[in-house]
Amino acid sequence: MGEGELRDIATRLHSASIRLLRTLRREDKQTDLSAPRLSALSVIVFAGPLSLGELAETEQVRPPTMSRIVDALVDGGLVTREIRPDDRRSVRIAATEAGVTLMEAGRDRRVRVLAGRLQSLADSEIRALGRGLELLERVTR
Amino acid sequence: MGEGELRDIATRLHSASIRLLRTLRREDKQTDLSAPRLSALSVIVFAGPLSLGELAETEQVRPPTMSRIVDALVDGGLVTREIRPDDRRSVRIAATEAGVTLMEAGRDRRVRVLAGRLQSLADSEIRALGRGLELLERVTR
DNA sequence: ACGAAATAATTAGCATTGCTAAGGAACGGT
DNA sequence: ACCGTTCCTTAGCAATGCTAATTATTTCGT
Repeated sequence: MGEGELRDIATRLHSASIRLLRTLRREDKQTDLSAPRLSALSVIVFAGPLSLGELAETEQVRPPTMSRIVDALVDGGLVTREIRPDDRRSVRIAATEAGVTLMEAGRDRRVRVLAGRLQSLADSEIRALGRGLELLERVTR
Repeated sequence: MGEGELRDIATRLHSASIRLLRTLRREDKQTDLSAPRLSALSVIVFAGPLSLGELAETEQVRPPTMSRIVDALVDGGLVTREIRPDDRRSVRIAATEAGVTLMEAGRDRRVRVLAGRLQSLADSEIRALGRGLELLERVTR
């Protein structure tokens, strides 16, 4: 496989992903959560419970920034923050039922829109996309 | 094709894209531009020249927000802003050479990292990924 | 056991980014 | 010439990003 072909695939995959998420992000306006809060909540629901440091690292922001975002999520009843008994410096952040529901509703809106787009593909094309997706999943995890 | 399979593909494609861009975004720290500025610059380079309203719409922010981001890019010499002669209410935003260079360097860093990941795939897998990508491109544009 | 160093989170203070409301300038139709 | 609309900017506020400093706790070395 030539060096250039790999770069070509990488470039196109990069911009297709940007376009895809840009499109789906429009659905988030129906949630009345800001983008940073929604993104943090989504990590807490999927990867949580976790510490503040882990959450900040995942979201690629500094701990003080995340600390205030968590404040807001706790205020909104979407998340709980507890001191860990085994290490009282650390904090355990977990989603509440309301948090899970809100986040899943948001993700479902996005997924529904995407699934709608995919309907224009033929069955064989869906299968081909599925095979490509398995490879993408292998590469991104 | 079953309803559920489409949803499954959509869900997985959604999260794979998020994971992918989250990973690649780490490379942006080497640029000393903030995320909103880098993203706006990238639109100006790729889709420009364009008006402020078009840019705000693309970036899904309000015009006042984008107006200030453009201020900063103009200050940094990455972008020019000119009144359109044919419609003097409107503004034509274009990248300077320095803007193009900066943005391409950033994108190349991201693409290089992604291409590196793809190297773990066999040639036949790269081709399968390429076929899936063509379908994704059709769906996202 | 004890003090020093390290670690986790928060608080304080600032720049940037997001918004809405309001204003100025230019265009378009009548 | 005027009125309404459109495009952008300015003003002012809340949220988000940062670094520096503080507090609380744990860990390490002696």
